Amino acid sequence: MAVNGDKGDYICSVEAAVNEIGGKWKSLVLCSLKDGKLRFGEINNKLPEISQRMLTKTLRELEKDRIINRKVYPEVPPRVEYSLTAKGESVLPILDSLCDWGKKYCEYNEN
Amino acid sequence: MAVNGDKGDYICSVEAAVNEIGGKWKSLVLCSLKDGKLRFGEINNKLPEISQRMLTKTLRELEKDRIINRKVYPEVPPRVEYSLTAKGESVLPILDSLCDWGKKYCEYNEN
DNA sequence: CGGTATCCTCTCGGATACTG
DNA sequence: CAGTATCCGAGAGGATACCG
Repeated sequence: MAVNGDKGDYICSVEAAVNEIGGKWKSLVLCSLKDGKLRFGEINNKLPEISQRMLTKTLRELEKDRIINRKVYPEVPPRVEYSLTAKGESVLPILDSLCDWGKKYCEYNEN
Repeated sequence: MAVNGDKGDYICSVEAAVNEIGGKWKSLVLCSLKDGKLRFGEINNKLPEISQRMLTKTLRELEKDRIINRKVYPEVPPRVEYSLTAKGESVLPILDSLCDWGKKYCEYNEN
């Protein structure tokens, strides 16, 4: 989509990956699910800065791309659990690399 | 910044990394520089879809975070060369992983 | 509890024109 | 050549209220 020619495939694949797991919240939501399934509210607790609206939207997009599973339990009050699919598990090494890189090269302490 | 407690460092580091190399264009610009220094126009040729405005902005941000170097030659017409710093080189393995992941899991061919 | 719906603001990002 | 400047629309994303 972005470019043709010799190095095009490389760039296109990176672009495709960024489309699916890039953006402000997707990687963080995936991080929060790395240790197992979580309920909507539990994800929100791990990511207090995300709004309900954006969390819903992010989860829907990840679900659409089959990176996470959404399981609804027909109970009252309702219970919904999110978990990584195999595809989702496969991004964890990339998130680990990002974490290591961030720790080593970024200053993100209070300014 | 995002969260406190046990897993907070992990998420914060990922967040910091995404802030520096995330977004629509940064990873693609870094990809284009992976084989060595390029001029402004050469990067634009490799990424025909990026506008001059966004390329300039992206390059400035990467420069600010010391991920790329900007070298200006005092010539007419002007010549400016961009290259990866050591920090920038250190993200290439992550981009490789992203590329592999995208190739394996994403469909980005013409829909 | 796990969402929608609505409103609002702000940034992203494209298009175009201009410049040293 | 390598940008700036300006304008504009679309979407990101927050705040709040409401719902089954």
